[in-house]
This record gives sequence, C-alpha cells and structure tokens, in this order.
Amino acid sequence: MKPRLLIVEDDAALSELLVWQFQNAGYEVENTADGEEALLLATENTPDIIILDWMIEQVPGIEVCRRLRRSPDTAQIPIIMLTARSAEEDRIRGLETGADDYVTKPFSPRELVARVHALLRRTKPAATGQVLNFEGVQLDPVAHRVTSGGHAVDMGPTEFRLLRYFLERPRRVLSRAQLIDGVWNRDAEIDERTVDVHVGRLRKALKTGMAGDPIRTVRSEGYSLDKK
Amino acid sequence: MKPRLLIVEDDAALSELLVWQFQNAGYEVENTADGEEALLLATENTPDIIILDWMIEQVPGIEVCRRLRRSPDTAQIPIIMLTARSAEEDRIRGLETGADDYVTKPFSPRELVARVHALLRRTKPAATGQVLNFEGVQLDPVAHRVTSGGHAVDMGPTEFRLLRYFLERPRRVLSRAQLIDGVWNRDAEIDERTVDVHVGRLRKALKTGMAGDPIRTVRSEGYSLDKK
DNA sequence: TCAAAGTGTCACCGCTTTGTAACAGTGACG
DNA sequence: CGTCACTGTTACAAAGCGGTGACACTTTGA
Repeated sequence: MKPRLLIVEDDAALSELLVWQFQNAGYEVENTADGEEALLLATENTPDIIILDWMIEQVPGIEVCRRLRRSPDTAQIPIIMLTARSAEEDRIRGLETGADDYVTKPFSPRELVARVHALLRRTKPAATGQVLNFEGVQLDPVAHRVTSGGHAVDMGPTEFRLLRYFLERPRRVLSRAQLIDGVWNRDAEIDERTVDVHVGRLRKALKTGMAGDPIRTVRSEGYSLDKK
Repeated sequence: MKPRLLIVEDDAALSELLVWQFQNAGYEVENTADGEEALLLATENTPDIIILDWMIEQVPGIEVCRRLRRSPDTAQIPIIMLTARSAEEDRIRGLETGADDYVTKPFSPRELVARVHALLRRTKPAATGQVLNFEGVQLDPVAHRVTSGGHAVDMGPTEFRLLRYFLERPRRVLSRAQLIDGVWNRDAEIDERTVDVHVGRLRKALKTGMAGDPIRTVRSEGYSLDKK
C-alpha cells in the first residue's frame, strides 16, 4: 500500500515538480492550492503526511496547520511546513504550532523526499516497509512474514492485518469498533464478537514462538498490544 | 517526569551551550564527546531523544546512528543529527540512515529546542499531558492502566471509571448522586449506597501500591480525592 | 474442478464484576 | 455515656463478558 501524501502549494511550477518527485518516489499524491480545500481533503482522505506551504492563498498556512491540529480526525497527521521565510522566529512558531518539520526554500526536492521518508518511518513504519517490532514479535510488511520469539509463525490474512494494526499502535487500548474499522474494509458489517475470535486465533499463532501473551484483554474496553 | 536528552558533541563550547539551553528548557541532559560512550549511555539510560554530531572523535556520527538503529534497545529513540556539512548528499544520507531530523551548523539553539520539542511531541504522546496524576496515583486513559505509588494496580471497570472521574476533579467533594451521574450510564438507577461499596473497592485497589488513602470521606456529603 | 484454507457466527462455559443486603464500626451531639 | 445517623466491609446471587470449539459458507490455489 503506497503512502498517501497531500501537498498544499500555490506556486504551480513548484507544486508540479513536487507531485512528480513524490509520485516517482512511490507516493500517492494529491495536491491543492487552497487552504480550505486542503482541510477538506485532509479530513476526507486522511493522508499519511501533509506538505504545507506557509503562504497560500486565502488562509495562511500556519492557520491551516492550527486547524488541522485541532480536529481529532487530523490531529495525528504529520505536517511539514514549506516556506520562503527563514527567520528564526517563523521557524520556531511553525514548529510550536504543530508542524513536525520545517523546510526553507530554496530546498532540494530530494532532501524533502528524505525528510518525508524519515517522518513516515516514525509515524507509519509499515508504509516504508520497515520491520515492525514489539517485545519479540516481528512483522515484516514487505516479506509478509511474522516471527515470534525468533520462530517463524503462520497465520491467516486477517490475523496478519490485525497484528500489523496492533504493532502500529502498541500500548494503546483499541476498542473492537476501532479494530473493525482499521482491520476490515471500511463499511464491513462485522459482529464485534468476531474480533474476539480473531484475536484468539492471533494469540494461538503467536504462542508457538514465545512464552507470554503479548495481547492484553481490557475487560469491557477492548484489546491492547502490551506486556502484562 | 522531565524528558531525558543525550547530547553527543565534541566541541566543548557548543556542548556546554546546548546543555545549558536544554536544561533551561526543562530537560534532563547527559552529554559525552565520545561515540562509544554514547552507545553505552544510550543503551543504559534509554534517553527520550539523542542529539548527535556527525563529526565526533573516533567513530563517525553516522556510524553511531547506524549502530543505534541496529540494536532493538535503541532503535526507537529519535535522533537529531547535527553537522557542519551542508552538502545535500550528506543530509540525505543522514536521514536515510535513520536520523529523524538533520540540522546544519550554524543553527539557532532555540530552533533546535523547538525541533526537539516537535519530535518528542510525536514520539512520546504521553509526555504531552494525557496521563492523569494525583499524589502518586497515575491513570493513563489511553493504555488503560493505573499505577499507585509506582506499582501497577488492578481494578474493575467501574472502579477505573470512578477513579478517572475523581482524577478529573481533584480536591472537590462529589456527592453520591454526582458520582452516579458521572460514572454510571445516564438513567442507571443505582442505590446511593452502592457508591460506598465501589469507593471501598477502589481504596482497596489503590492501597496495594501506597501508604495513605487518597480518597477522603466527607460525612453526609460524599467523597473527594484529596490528601488527608 | 476440487480440496484446503480462511472467515464470520453461534452457543456454551467459566471467570469477573456488580449491585444489594446485612451487619459491624465510627463519629457527632446532646 | 448513649443514641443515632452514617459509613466500611463482607457475602452472595445474578448479570456481564470473554475464550473457544464447532460449523456452515466463501475464497484460494493447484
């Protein structure tokens, strides 16, 4: 699954260059020149990362940034601010407003790609093909392999997606509804108890390689990948 | 708890400036000029973030970075590379090697602080507030965990909701009616005496980790989370 | 095309949790 | 000191909730 990128930039030439660069680098790219539309696209499609020009028409970039941070739907999406201003004050203000990185024009497109990649590696490791790891459970999204305590482990596709979802959000209690949302197709109508069955199957699969059970049941709430 | 920072820098003047800056900004700072020692300190103390100079004695910074990434103990620690080299190639290489950010000398110390802050906000959401805390009782709503005096503590779902309700309103006397309203489903018809039992259970659970009783009984009024 | 693998529900069982009652303490106040 | 309103604690039956094997149906892959 390609990582999805939203570019908000009103300099058409630059915008085009960036789109081209990132498509070449294997991203699925959307772009817009308008702040309001950016907010809409971010909410609708929840991209994995947003590149945001400070100076765009209508709404200043920093305001877009602030509003993205305020909505729970978009608060977690990493943002890279792009700007001609290099004043220290601006950079600091950008970062404090919620941007994750701040790149000053002129910049090297390849460096920008590298920064996007670095940020993605941290926030969405599976999207960069990085091996996910938690307490002896390893999942290689590229090779589609799982090892538990060093032993190769077999499981069905659903259990694989479930484990990946857990590994991307360790130590968080995930409700059955959240798991259905994230692991099954959107709009799949799945009984919540079905999650239990798949968690059971995942546990059984992982048990073949290790002693403990890395999935914690939180009674009346859901499950979490966690040590006891 | 202060975030912990490891600075690896062999320019003594710069190192001192950084230590001072970050201590002022509320960080707990360790520093070293040596690559090998840096690896040791990182493994021993697992800092929350590492600032790493590219050019340090003995081992090149990029090698330190690579080795930090290779060990599972330190693979997750965010790294900011610091360097005099501004060649694009170097920056990209640094980022691809596993650095999360790359700052070129000369830089503004305040901007560096802002970048550290941004990175931390992303990797340590717990440090951004979230966890409820009162007099040694901690409740993490995301992980759904409670510690009392540092010890993990078990309790039923109702006691958990009750404690969260208390922690959100410390030092306020809450009537049994208020507690029923806030902790149970609306329209639950619960005997007021039932609250007593649950408060009792909560006290018992918290007692396993600490000496005193953080819940004060206010005769004929209700209860309050308070020190005696 | 056919067997094997995977998927979603269900039902049953056992453990936890829950609300209430009963009873024993405890403090306030005359 | 004695009474009485309140609270702490324990016991218990009932409900809630999660784990799991079984099963029918679908998808996959040879």
